[in-house]
Amino acid sequence: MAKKSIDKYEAILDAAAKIIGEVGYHKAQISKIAREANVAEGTIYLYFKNKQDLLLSLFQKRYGEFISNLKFEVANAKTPMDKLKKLITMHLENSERDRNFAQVTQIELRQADRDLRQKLSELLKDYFDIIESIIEEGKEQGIFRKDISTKVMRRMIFGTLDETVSSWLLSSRRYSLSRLSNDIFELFCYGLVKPE
Amino acid sequence: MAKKSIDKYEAILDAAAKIIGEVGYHKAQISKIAREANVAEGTIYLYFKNKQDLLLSLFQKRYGEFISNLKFEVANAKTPMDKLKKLITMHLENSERDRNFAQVTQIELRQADRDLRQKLSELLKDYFDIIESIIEEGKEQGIFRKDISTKVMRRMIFGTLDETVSSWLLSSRRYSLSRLSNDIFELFCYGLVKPE
Amino acid sequence: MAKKSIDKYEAILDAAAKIIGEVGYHKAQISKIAREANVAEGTIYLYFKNKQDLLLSLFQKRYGEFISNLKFEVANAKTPMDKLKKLITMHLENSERDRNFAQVTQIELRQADRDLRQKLSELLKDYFDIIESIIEEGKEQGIFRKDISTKVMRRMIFGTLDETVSSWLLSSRRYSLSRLSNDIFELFCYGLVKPE
Amino acid sequence: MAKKSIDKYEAILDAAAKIIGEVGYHKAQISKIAREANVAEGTIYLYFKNKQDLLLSLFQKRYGEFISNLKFEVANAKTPMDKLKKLITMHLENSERDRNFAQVTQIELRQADRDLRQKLSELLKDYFDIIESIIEEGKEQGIFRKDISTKVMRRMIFGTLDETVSSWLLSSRRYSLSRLSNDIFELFCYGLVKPE
DNA sequence: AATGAATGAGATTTCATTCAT
DNA sequence: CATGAATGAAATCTCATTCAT
Repeated sequence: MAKKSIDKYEAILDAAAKIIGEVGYHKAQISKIAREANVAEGTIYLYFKNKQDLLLSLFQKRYGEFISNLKFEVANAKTPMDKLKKLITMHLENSERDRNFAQVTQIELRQADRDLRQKLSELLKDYFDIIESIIEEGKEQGIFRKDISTKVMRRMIFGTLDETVSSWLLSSRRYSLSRLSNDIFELFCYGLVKPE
Repeated sequence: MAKKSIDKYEAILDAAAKIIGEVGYHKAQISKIAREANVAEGTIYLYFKNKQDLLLSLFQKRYGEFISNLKFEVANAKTPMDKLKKLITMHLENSERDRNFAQVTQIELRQADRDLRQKLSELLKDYFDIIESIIEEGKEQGIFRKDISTKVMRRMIFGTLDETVSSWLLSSRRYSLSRLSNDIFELFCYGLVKPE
Repeated sequence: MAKKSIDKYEAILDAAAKIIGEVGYHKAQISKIAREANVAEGTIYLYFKNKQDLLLSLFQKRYGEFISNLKFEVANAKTPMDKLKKLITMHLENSERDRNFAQVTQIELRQADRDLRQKLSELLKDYFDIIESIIEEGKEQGIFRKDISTKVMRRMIFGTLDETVSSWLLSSRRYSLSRLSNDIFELFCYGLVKPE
Repeated sequence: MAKKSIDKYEAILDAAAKIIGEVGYHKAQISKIAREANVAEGTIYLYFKNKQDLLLSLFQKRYGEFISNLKFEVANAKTPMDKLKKLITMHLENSERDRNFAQVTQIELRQADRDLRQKLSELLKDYFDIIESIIEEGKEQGIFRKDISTKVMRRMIFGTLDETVSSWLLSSRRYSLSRLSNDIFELFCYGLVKPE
């Protein structure tokens, strides 16, 4: 086999997600990741520049896939309301399906050093863009209120989803995450106050 | 804590908040905190069991003060709406006033190891209780909708505030945080959808 | 003891000289030097910035002492011929007395990376200056020939002494080094050719 | 060596000389040498036992050629003085012509481990023999003085040439090396002292 | 013969924590 | 109570060498 095996690349990424999910980024030793991936330590450095690059690649790949699925589904939804609904559902379902991904995304990413966090937040920007474009579309169509800035709204949406997933992770996932979609959607659209 | 110089205890906590706020928990060396506090490294271990205990104490103290202020103000507010408004304002104002506090609370806490994070989330529980009791009161008084669980609502409120402060910190605090209170309050109460 | 012990500093330097003398710079592990000095590995980093700094300090100290002795003795010698004689003698005697020093100076220093070697050759410059000033003085007094450049002469003197010590070290020091002073002096002064 | 492609063998040696000349023995990675030689890393181990063997072979080949040329020229020169002159000239000219050779010979060889250096100095022995036989011949013919041992004389000759080349290399070769031959010859024959 | 992906021992350096003074 | 020098475990990354293809 002349080319570096794509299997090994995947194996290392999977192993990293697992170990980081279990013990956190800082405690995730390269040696453990290597063992988990059935690979020698040095091999990891054939595929990734260093530990940080491994984390970055992990996030990039997993988040990248999610974002592109999300884009597709959102584009296919008709109304801004449908799009928002879809986004909430996908965020929660994806987190529920891949626990390691959620763990890394929600919690461990924040362990990174200042500069890594900077790079990571650039990746998040794609997600933010999708959320904001839904909001803008809603505003244009006269469905969403225009008196509140799009950024504030986006932070509510992302912050709520993020916190919801974090809680679920810390609770050891004793309840169904995706079943919350409807309520959260309702809350986003109409707020806490009971309509008369 | 009762014996020993209370000044030193305070000095160390202040130094820790400063250093951690600057470089993050993992990069905050005990030696730097000691130098900042004008204390020998060993002295820190007379007041705190270890580095983790120092962070925990820091959080406990700062968050404790905040929580007790919050309780007081919330108790004094008349309606659930007023209480919610007060909570939002205080959360944002407090974060804006004490940058180190916000930094530690929002971002650095997540760097902690699994068990530390567990302990910290227990401290957060007090905050959650306040939020939830406001919601319950609102529900009882027929102001807030009852068809959505209190926990889901609480996660929206906390998650949104958390994300809002995080964004502000990462943006290098180039805008006024507390000025967002009204919009966030509006959003919480009435949601995204434009009333006709 | 409040101040870092000067004893430890010395002990580490001695240990480094010994270990480097035995196995060479690259194979001289910090851990071995630490064991030899009866010190923990970390302690070495309290006294020296890194391994390279340790070597540099070692050379600086030992060579510095030698140079200052040499300067003193050379200043006290009357004629350029006496000065040259003294220099030869001291070079050989010093190497003979402190085998580790010689080993490090003659052989191991050259192992250094490009930049370290640069720094080291700056230190050697002091030695070169002494040699060249003796030559210049001899030329001025009409004792040494003026038709050959001082640098060429200096290189002969240093190169010969250096090679002589290197040979002696590689021969496992089976003969007396300092006893060669006279012959070398003769050779420097009058050359290979038999006077008629 | 007889079998296998002699081209590859040469290519590897050339590449090794180039890389070692550039970055030194310790920093010369096998992977870089392989790339420079347009060969796979593993291939190097078909031709050489290990890295050390590669260096040894390199030296052997280059020095061997030089030595055999030297022998030829020295045999053709008439007097011991002519022979000495020739040797000086060839040493300097060869170093000047092949910078990599000089670099490896003068400086990088010293980076080798103890046992490698031992082997290398055995190779040098051939060179030493030539020098010493010139000296002996001179002594027999009554041209060179007999009161100084041949070894001491040889060390002066080799040491001076060695140091001269080293200086030139470290000076980034800003002057002509071979033009120094005459002065050095003069110095060897008649010494520093001005004849009256 | 040739390849180059894979290996894994090994070395430096950091830093929370201890303990003799 | 206070100090800060000393400790040493731990973790990343490198690179000569091997070996399956």
